[in-house]
Amino acid sequence: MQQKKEIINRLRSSNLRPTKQRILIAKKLFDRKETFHFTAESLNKTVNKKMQRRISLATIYNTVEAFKKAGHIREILTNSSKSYYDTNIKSHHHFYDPDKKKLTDIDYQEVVLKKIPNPPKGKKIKDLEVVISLQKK
Amino acid sequence: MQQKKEIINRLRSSNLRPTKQRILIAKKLFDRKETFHFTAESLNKTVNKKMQRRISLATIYNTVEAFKKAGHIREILTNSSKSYYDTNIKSHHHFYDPDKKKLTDIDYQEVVLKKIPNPPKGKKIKDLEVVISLQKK
DNA sequence: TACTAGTTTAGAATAATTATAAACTGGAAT
DNA sequence: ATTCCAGTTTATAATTATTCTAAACTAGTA
Repeated sequence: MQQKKEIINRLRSSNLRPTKQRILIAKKLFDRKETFHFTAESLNKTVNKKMQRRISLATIYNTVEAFKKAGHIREILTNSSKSYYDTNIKSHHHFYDPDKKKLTDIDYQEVVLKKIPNPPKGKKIKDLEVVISLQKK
Repeated sequence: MQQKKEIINRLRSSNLRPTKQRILIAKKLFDRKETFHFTAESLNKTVNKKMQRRISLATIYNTVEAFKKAGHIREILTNSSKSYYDTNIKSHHHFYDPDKKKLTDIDYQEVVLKKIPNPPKGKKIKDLEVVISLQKK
């Protein structure tokens, strides 16, 4: 179990004031073994399940955006209408099942690239993501 | 220049009645040398520029969906809030510039994969897409 | 020429997200 | 401790992208 102090430090170190709401959301997101895929909507449900005082949806959005900017989570490429996020910020890849709208991590070493193109002038590569879309056999 | 007949045949062969609107949209999309990236909104602008009779936005959406289902266009993975489409239906990859919200094709042979994972049971791979996100150097 | 299923259309409805502005709070200064 | 205020949260309104609805239209067959 991640200590509250660790979470507070993580927040402080990225210039995020450690409010009750942020600490609670950070716990839900980061205090787990497996990496976690979520949308604003699903996080809202998770966080507000059996809670006395609820965190507003606006705060969920604000916090997700703040955590994304700070690099604690990353947004995943899909062609769903919702934004999907991942607590695994290391470069890795996904299966996407459009039927179930489910993402699954692909272990980094499961994809090996032999050749990638040079970025256009004045630009560098920020991220490289492989998405393998699935369908029924 | 692609002949009107060709376009009509293409529509018919995918069970799409060749209406005035679909023919006009198909011309805009397919009667060009380079492949074309667009959103519903941008296509709407393109199609309705200096037109006497305009095509409604609903028809743009309907037609894009119909063309996508028929496999004449494909949807591109991004994390933009809009859906991006590509007239290049061959498997290929993209640079994405989040600043300009611009996609650029990457030639298929510019990306070489050495190893990809097996799909989960009961599923097969529908599509594999590499997106390289860019940032300023 | 008439008919009908498929299509188009304007506008309403919905879904996801962002903006607004008033109330609240963490933490520095007193 | 108390005051203070910038940063944060909140409910709600606004916006954006997309889908739905149902009436009017049309391609193509009879």
